[in-house]
Amino acid sequence: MIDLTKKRTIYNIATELNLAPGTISKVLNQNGNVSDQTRARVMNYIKEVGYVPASSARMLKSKRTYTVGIVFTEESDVGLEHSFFSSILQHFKTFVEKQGYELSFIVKKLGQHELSYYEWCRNKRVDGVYIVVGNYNDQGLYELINSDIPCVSTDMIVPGLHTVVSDNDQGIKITLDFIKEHLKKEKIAFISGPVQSKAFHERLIAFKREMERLELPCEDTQIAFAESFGFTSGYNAVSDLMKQMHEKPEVIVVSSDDIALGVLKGLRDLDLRVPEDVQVIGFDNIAFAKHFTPSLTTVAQDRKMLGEMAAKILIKLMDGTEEHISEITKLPVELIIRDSTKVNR
Amino acid sequence: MIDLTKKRTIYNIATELNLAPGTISKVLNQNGNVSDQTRARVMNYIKEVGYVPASSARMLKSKRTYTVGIVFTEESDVGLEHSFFSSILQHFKTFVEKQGYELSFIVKKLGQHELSYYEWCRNKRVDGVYIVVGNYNDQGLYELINSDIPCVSTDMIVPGLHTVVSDNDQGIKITLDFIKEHLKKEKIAFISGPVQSKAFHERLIAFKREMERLELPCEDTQIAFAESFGFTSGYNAVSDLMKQMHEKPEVIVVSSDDIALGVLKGLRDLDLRVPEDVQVIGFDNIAFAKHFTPSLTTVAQDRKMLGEMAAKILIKLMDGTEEHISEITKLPVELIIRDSTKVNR
DNA sequence: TCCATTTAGGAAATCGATTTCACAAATTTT
DNA sequence: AAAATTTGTGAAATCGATTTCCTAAATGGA
Repeated sequence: MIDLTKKRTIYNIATELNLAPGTISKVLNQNGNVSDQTRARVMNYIKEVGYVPASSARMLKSKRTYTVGIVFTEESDVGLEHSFFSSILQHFKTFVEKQGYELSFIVKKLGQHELSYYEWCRNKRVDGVYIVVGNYNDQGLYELINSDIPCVSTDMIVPGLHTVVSDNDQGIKITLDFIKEHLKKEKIAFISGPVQSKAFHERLIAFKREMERLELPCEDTQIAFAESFGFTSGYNAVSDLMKQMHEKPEVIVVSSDDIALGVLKGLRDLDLRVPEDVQVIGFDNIAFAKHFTPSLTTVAQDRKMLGEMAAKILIKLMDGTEEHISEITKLPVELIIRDSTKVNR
Repeated sequence: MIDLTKKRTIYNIATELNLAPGTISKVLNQNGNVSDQTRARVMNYIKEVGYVPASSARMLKSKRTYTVGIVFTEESDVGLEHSFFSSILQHFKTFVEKQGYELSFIVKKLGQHELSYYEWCRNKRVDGVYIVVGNYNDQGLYELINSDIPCVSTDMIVPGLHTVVSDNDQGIKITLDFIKEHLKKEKIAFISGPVQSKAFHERLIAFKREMERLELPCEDTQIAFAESFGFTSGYNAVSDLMKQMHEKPEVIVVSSDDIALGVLKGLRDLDLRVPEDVQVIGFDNIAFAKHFTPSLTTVAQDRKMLGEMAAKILIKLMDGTEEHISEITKLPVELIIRDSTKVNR
C-alpha cells in the first residue's frame, strides 16, 4: 500500500521507482530523453500519490514563476469594489489561469522594507505585470513600464506600454450618429468624467470632433464636468449643466454609466422626465444600467474581451515568441438601446 | 562607486562586506547573535544597494511564504464582480498587506495537473487560507478546512472552521422592532434569498422566530423565495408574493439588497408606490442602495470590520500564538433608514 | 563484424537563502 | 592569573527542484 500522506519530493519518487531524481524532473518538464515506458510509469505514480513539485524550488532554479503581478491602484479607496475593472480583471484571471499562471497583487512593502513596484517584481520574479488600474502620477509605475519586465494595461496609455482599450472614438461616433439618425435631435450636451483619465479625455475630444463633423453646434456651455467617478458627481454635474445652458438640451451624452446614473437621478429631481423631456446615453454598460429606472441606453464595452485580450498579449510577451505586437489594441464597442432614449420615427 | 544594477545575493553582499553569508541572513531575520555594529553596517549596505532577498530561496528553506490563499468561488460566474464580497476582500487585503502578507488566488490546476484546494495549498505552501465565498457542495473545501492549514471564512459555517459573520439574528430583530415601533405596521412579508446560503437561511429562521416573539402572524403565504442572488430574481419573487398573499403586505423585508432592488422595481411595475402603499427593507447596504429611487432602508453590514476581523483571526492562527480563538465571531449590524420606509408618528 | 551514431538514464552542480554547529575572542568569575 | 562563560562570526549542510555533462546500451551503416 502506498502512503498518501507522506511528503514527496523528486528524491522520494526517484528511489521508490528506482530512478534518478533528474529523470523525474525530465518527465515533469517533458524535455530531455526519456523512454515512453518510463515516462508513463512516472506519470502514473505521480498521479497516484498526488505529488506536486514544490514551486519554490522550481522557481529558485528555473527563474520562471508563472506568476503575473497585478497593479490595481485604489483610486479613492475603491479598489476591487470598482465593478468595471474588477470585471475585466476577473476575465483576465480566468484566462491566464487556464494557461497555468497565477495572480499576485503587487504590494509596495514586503517584510520590513518599502519597495518600489519594480523591486517587488524583481524580488518576486513575476513573469509579467498587468496594470489594471494605474495612476499617471505614480512615478514608480514608469520604472516598471520601462524595465525588462513585460507589462500590459487596460487603462493607461504610455509609450512603450502595451495597452488594450475600447475604441472610445468609435463609441462616441456611433452614439452621435444614432442621435442624429434615429432620435433626430440636434441639441446635444456632454457630461465628462475627470479628464485626467485617458479614457474620459478621449471621449471628450471625440465628442467635440464628431459634433463638428456632423455640423452641430458645440459650445463650451454644452459641456459639463463631473468632479469624480461616481454617482454623486453626476448628480451635481447635471445641475451645473442646466444652469450654464441657455436652452435645455434634448439629449445628454455622459462619459460613464456611474456618472450617468447620477445624471438620471439629478434630472428627476429637476422635474425633467427621461426620455420624454431629455434623453440620456451613458458609456460602459455597467451591470446596474439595465436595472435603473429608466434603464440606461449606453455604449457597451466588451469587458470579457478586454480582459482576455490583455491576457493573450501578456502571455505572448512573456513567452517572448511573437515578433511584433502592436502597442495599442482597440476593441470595438456596441450601442445598447434602452429606455433612457426614445427613437423618433 | 557601487553598482546598483548588479544582481545581489547574500553571497555578494557577504564578500563585499567581508562577512559570511550566514551573518547577512542573521541580520535579515533579526535573530542570532550579531553585534550592533555589524548589523548596522549590513542594514545600511542593503538599503543602499536595494537588495531584497529572493523569496523563492527563502520559501524553500524556511517553509514560510507569507502568502494567504484566497478561495473565492464564482457562483454563476460573478466572482470578483460581486461587490459585497469584493469589498470585504478588499479590506482583508489591505489589512494583511500591512502585516507583510500577500494574497494568492487558489487555482485548481497548476501546470498540467488538476489539483484539489489542499494539494494546491500544500504545493504553494501558503501560510493560511481565507475562504471569502465557498460552496457547501464543494467537497474539496472540507479536505482543506480539516487540514493543518489555518483557514478563516466570512461566508461558510462549518465545524472546525473559524468564521466571521454579521449578526443576522440581530439584524432581523432590529428590523422587526423598528417596523413595529416606528412604522407601526403588522402585516409583514418576507422575501428570502436561496437558503443554501447560510446567511439567507439564518435570516429566514430569525424572521420566523422574531415574528413569533412579537406575536405577529407568520404564515407560509407571507414568505416568498428568490431563485437566485440577483435583481431579476427579486423582481420575480415579489410578483409571486403578491399572488400568494390574501391581503397585501404593508412592509416587505428582503434578505439582501440585490434582491430588494429588484423588489422595488417589481413593485413599481405592479403599480404599488413605495413607501406609500408598501414599505421595503433590505439587508447588506450595498453601494447602490442609497442611489436607487426610492433609496433603500437596509441593515448595514460592516464590510470593513468583516474583512479586518477575518484578517486578524487568520494572522493569529498562522502565528500559532493565541491559545484559544472562538470559532464564530459575530459582528454587530446597523439599520440605515432611508426613503423606502416612512416612519408613522 | 566493427565502428559510428543515437538514445536512455544517472551523477553532480546549481539556484539563494536559512540554520546548526563549531570556534575564537572577549568578558566575567574565582 | 587561570578557568568558565558569553558573544560574534564563519563553515557547511540543507531545502527541492533543474540542467548540463557523461556513460552505457542500443541501433545503424559499412
